[in-house]
Amino acid sequence: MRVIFHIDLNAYFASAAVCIEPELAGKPLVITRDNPRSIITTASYQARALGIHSAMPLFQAKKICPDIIVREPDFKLYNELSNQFFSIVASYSPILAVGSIDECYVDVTQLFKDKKYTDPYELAQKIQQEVYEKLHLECSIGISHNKFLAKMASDLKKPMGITILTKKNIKTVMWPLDISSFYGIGKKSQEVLKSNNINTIQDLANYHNYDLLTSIFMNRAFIIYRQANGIDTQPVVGKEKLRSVGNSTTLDKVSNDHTYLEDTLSSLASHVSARAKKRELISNSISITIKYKNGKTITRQTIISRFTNDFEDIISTAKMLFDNNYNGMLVRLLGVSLNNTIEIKNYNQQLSLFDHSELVTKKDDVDNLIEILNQNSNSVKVIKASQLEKKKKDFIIKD
DNA sequence: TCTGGGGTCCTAGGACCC
DNA sequence: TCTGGGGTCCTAGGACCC
Repeated sequence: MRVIFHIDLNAYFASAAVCIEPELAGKPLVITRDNPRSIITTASYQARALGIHSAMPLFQAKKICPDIIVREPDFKLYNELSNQFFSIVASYSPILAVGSIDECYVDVTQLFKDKKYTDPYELAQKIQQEVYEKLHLECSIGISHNKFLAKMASDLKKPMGITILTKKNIKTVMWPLDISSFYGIGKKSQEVLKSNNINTIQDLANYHNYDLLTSIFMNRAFIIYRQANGIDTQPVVGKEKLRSVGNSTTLDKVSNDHTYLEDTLSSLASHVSARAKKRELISNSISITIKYKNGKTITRQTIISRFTNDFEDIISTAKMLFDNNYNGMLVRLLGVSLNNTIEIKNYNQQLSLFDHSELVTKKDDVDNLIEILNQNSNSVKVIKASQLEKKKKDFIIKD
């Protein structure tokens, strides 16, 4: 049997703010941009005690607590701290999967096989203490024999909780929970489940109408049914690199002013370009999002002829998409995104599949690299030898 | 004051190829 | 006259999570 921990940093953004401003400790604090339409990203536990929670509009929180402290998000800090957090956890076991910026799974089975530890609870306490001492961050740990139960467990006791879910205790600990606390079941699915009298996880676990579950969850129906019964075989594996890099913004004021909207697109494109460059990601798929005043949202995507993270490429494509699709109505939000991104260094690996030395001539390497790979827009695939010859030829003729 | 901004994954349907 | 069936790629939209 495996031993898997799910570790979750508590009120992470708020706690990180306290790390750099210790005088905020113990005070009601929320993280968000301080403007009228903001909604709260994270609330400190003192703020939560007043009834303030994430996703609550800031103005409501200010109604409850007029002198609530507001700090803007600082993703540079969050990334630094969370990398340190992951390093600490990984020093116990390398089988670690990052779940998001503030949570990870770690498979610690081997530590018990090797008799380095005998009690999972003690190990969890040790990790918790180390994270707290080194980073001044509190975390909750869920312990179980699979990822799903570990994740459900870490949610049960916060902050600084440790919760064990076993085959035996899920019936008394997890099954009574409302279906809304089931990881992976959101608002829409809940509505349908509840209208069919499935209100708790137990109801779901004991439900036998597979047709209904399939109509709600489609492919996931069997997985979710098994998870409700405590069964989950997913291995703890690291995630691939980022698949998309995007930025969006809610406009200060709804607008249909073409110049203003295009300026906003420019600023978004420049952010996206900078972030993609920093992470050394490129893509040939670019999309825009337009959310109109009436709430209607459209996304429009296109594939361009070169892999890029260059500002000019992104903005010209975004503007083209915008011009071709904008209906002239008032706009609330705009977004620009690079999709299906790949790492530049993987492009290099791809290149090594064939000898490209003859192709790299005058232009600098990166340009050539990108140019050559553009001949094969789906870089993940292994190119067949015959196609390769053809692509090579195409390129040489072009050059 | 009246719901942000970063993502992932999945599905349906159309175009296209052989 | 009439139009299979398998497969891939692409787009748009939506559910969900933090």
